Amino acid sequence: MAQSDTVDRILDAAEELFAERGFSETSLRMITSKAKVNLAAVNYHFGSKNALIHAVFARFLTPFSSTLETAFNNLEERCDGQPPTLNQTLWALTESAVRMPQRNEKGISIFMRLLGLAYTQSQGHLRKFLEQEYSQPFSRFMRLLKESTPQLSAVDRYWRIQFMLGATAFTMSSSDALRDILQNKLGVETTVQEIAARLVPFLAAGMQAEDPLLMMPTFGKTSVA
Amino acid sequence: MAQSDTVDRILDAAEELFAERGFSETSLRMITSKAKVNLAAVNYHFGSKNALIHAVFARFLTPFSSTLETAFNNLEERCDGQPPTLNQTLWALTESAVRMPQRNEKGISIFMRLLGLAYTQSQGHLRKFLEQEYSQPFSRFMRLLKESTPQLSAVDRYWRIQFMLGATAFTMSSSDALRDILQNKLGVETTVQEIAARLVPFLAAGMQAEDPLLMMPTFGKTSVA
DNA sequence: GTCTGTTTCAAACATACGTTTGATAGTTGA
DNA sequence: TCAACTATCAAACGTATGTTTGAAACAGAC
Repeated sequence: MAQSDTVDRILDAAEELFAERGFSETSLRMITSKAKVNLAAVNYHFGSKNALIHAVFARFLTPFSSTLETAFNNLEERCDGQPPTLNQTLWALTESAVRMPQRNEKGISIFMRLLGLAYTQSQGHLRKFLEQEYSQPFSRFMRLLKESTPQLSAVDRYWRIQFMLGATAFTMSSSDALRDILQNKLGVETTVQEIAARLVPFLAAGMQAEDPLLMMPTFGKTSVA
Repeated sequence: MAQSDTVDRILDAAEELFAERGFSETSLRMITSKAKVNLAAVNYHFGSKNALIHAVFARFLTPFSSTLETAFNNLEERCDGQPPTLNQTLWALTESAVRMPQRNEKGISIFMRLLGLAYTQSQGHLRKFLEQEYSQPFSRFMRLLKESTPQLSAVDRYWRIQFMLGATAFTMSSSDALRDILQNKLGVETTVQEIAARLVPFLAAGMQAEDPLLMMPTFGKTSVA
């Protein structure tokens, strides 16, 4: 056949293995044997392992960033010139992620875990790739966040955004494990949608906390300006 | 000399390289050449690379967990039978981390980044090692958190603790990079102490947010019980 | 000084990795 | 039917990894 499914089989296998083991810890031989294709197929179709990593991200990040764009458009339209509230901004992002068409039932957790890995694993080439390919929706989200939290100083906002990213990336990146633990400990089933529903108010409350430096106890030497 | 400093030189180099590159991405040859010792020294003194990773963690986790123990003792003494507040519990942990005696100026960020990596990189042996060596202070912190947030259901508390861990581990694991960015963008200097001072109120506010499931918009199909 | 145990060192080992090769099969368009 | 192109495959390549070896250097005790 003209357009073989080898490419997709490789992407599926790579996506899953990367998500559960990380990039350096996943070899091309694991990927190709899981995908039931020849070892050389990766280099033939993608060129290199790094290019395969990029392709895995591009496959879900490209549709996601356009979904996100329309979500942000809708939000700004609904707000009619007014800045959106923090909750609205966060929900726009969350719903876009949760609503993404998924290839299988594990789709959303893999998606999240890969995003978390992208931040965490210090793969220079990946960060560069993501920055130059997807900087636009990212900046737009940042701008919306800024409008949603006019009471924060730039420095406060900066750090709190990092805290939000951390809570999100970490939780989602290990959501499978965390769900299993909860299932065993308390016998509770949890969906990714539910995790998101718990995460957003947590983040919103954190973003809107009182002035951070007021409630700090004095350290040995207080180095706060 | 009877007790050579080779062991410490290896630990110093390994700690720094692990922190900035991750475990799989750091080879024994990088470590030994940075430490200026022979390649075989690692296997001679530690037995294996994994054992070296464990030793790196043990070197700062063991004193830290005893610092933590006294901090928790003090806290419970001060509270005199009453459960501590959430802010007190979080500060007890934070101050212990910040006050740890450090080998050098980079000590605290390396410490934090390694903790973040321990969570993030799915090194099975590491997780097992940490669980069986340091489960006690961890459980104690969890118990204090539980007493500090009696208003939360077990499930809510579970997820919010994960969110806290994520925000902390992620921020700390990339604190150097984040500080640099802030320095370049806004010309602001930041200490680790200051990051902690911003993080704690963020976490406390998130933990004490309103009932999460109330403010969720309806998804396509609402899967929340 | 010699013996004993410990530590260092250069070299090699076996294995795993990403990548390349060259032959073979399959498909397409004239 | 034949040529041109594309895709697959087994095999090999070069390199890097963690680990082991056996000899050399060093230490302290007698």
